[in-house]
Amino acid sequence: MYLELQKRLGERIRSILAEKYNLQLENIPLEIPPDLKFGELSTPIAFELARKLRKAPKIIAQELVAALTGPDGVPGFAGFEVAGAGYINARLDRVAGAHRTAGASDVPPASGLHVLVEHTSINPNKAAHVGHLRNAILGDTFVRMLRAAGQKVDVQNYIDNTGVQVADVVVGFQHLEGLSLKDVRQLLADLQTKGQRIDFYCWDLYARTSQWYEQGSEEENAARKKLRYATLHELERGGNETSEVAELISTAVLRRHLETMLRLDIEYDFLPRESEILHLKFWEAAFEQLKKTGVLYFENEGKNKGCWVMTRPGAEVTAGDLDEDAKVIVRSNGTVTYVGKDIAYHLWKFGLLGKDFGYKPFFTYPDHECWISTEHGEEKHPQFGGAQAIYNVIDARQSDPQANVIQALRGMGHTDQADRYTHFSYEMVALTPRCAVELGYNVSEEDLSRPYIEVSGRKGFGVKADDLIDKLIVATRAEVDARQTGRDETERQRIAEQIAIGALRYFMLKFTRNSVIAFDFKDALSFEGETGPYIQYAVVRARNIFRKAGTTPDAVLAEFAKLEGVGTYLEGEAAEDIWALWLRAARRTMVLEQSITTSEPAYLAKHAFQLAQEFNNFYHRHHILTEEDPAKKTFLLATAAVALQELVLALSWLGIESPEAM
RNA sequence: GGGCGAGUAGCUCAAUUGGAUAGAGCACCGGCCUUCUAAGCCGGGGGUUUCGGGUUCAAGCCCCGACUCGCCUACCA
Repeated sequence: MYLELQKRLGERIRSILAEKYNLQLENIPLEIPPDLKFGELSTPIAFELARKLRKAPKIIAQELVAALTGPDGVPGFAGFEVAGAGYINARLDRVAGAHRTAGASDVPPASGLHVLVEHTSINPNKAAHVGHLRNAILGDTFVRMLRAAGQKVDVQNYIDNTGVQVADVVVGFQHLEGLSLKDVRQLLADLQTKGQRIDFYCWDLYARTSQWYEQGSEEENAARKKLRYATLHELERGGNETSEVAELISTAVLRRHLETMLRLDIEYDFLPRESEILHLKFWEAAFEQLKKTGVLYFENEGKNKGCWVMTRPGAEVTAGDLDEDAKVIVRSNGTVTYVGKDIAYHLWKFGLLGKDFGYKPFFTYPDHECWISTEHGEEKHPQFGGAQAIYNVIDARQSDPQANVIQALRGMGHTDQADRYTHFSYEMVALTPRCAVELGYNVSEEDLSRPYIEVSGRKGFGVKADDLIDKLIVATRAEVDARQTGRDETERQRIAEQIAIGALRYFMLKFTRNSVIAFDFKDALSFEGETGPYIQYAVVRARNIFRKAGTTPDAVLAEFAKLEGVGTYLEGEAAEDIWALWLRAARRTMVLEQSITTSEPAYLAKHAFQLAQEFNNFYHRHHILTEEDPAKKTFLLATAAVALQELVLALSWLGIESPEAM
């Protein structure tokens, strides 16, 4: 409702400005005033025009208000006034607004583009940790938001199965543990029967291997490093025992990652793997294009002599001068860097490479299949790639390489694609020193004085995702057991899981993207105040009202549509808090649009929380079931119905379920 | 050295991207369960938005300078 009225008012002011002052303005700033006493929408446009029109803001505002209040006014608005030194405040027709909010919803703002979102992308050599959770939850929430806005979205999870990280655990299996391919296969089967997690196993082995590289004498360490790179090259080449071990391990760990994410209701459509990017020669195709377009050039001198390099974004280089700072894409030994492979992959994403993956089914969800890349795939498969817009959910530390890929696309003349390439960047999740100590890690004196400590998979330092989820469920289960004595075991467990996931997802979403999360169990395990459970609790309370009243939100809203004299409940001093709740609910599409254009799910999370807050306030102030005036009771029920609807919807966009009870 | 981000209440974070009286949660103090569930509600204290200049009708936000912190910046991947 709000968004529609905002657009309508903007249009109207624009046309008045064109007519009256012959001014063409792109955007009319319209905002929601800090207090309802200033109306429901306002604009400071008069201040902006004061200089241009050489008139006092107040005069301009008065003229605009006169034009707006004209013979027919503006549909949906009750009036306009000048306030302060020149604000124009608009007041809504509350009755019409309420009916609009209770009835049909706004048309979501879809761009109609085919969008590809990539998130999670955990190296398949260890368990997922809290940092990966932030990535996946941000990405999944953004996908839900895009889909809610009517967008067609493919979800990808990129798997670097031939990188040095996987090589390191393979070194661990083969050389630290002395396991053969057969042994590894047996180990996987044993873990399976014992119900143990292979990703947890690898977590420790990876940390041990990383240490091992530095533990020996100088000669030993050199030999170990050599072993590391020999292993890496075997992986890249493929078709040998070492690469088979890697394939086994990385696939098993990947499955575990998908299972972990499924606990949070996070699903994927396609898993492109680096092994196919290598074996299907994506890079070779990209290399030709990069040379042809002059994005890459061969360096004949300086420290990068013998390499194919690329000018960095924003670098000012005069032609012919030596650019020592250039980014190396192909090393002097002929091997390609990670950025090079990434450029090839992104050309594929936009359908510009002229090559495609093979596809085979990999993981089955209740309502769809997740596919994985392979060299020779199935004949019949869905289409991936060839997107018009992409979002890469990758932490802020990778903004440099991401900028390089965009720069390459731009340099190749794919400017539209470069413009629709969004690095959905976010800050890392770190641990508070207290949390690190709590987990039993050795924390240096220096680290103890810092506000947070970066997690490190290499050191095995961090909080594993499954451990955190387990811990959350234990905590919520204790609460549910105490409160829901009448419910059976399975039901209580189900509710506990819903609340635990709600707490976790909200926790990861309530921070804006560029704030570092200093993780602490105390905060993450909190279910009070600004948390997911707080919002879920508001939903449960609203549902209880309808259950006890023996009616449904839909029935109430149908009755409300016919109700006369709604104005008496919406106008006046006493009605302000109720009207504020209706207005908050009416902001849904506005918030969705804002969250999408800014790539900031935190806005939506905040919105859901504020809505819950206002509902709780309303809940305490107005006792519905004991209301004696039937018309007022219908109105109050309708208020609860609207709040309930909006809360459930907003939560679903955040990937948070609304429990039946808690 | 260069690039990016950050510095706001005791703590953790917001602030509709330049708008009206800088807001939430936690913590602390005080009230409210015979009511539609207290995972809740109400009230209270707590701020020179790191510092110094500038731009303008208007600055937490933009510009300049200083200070502090984090990340990135290899022919490793």
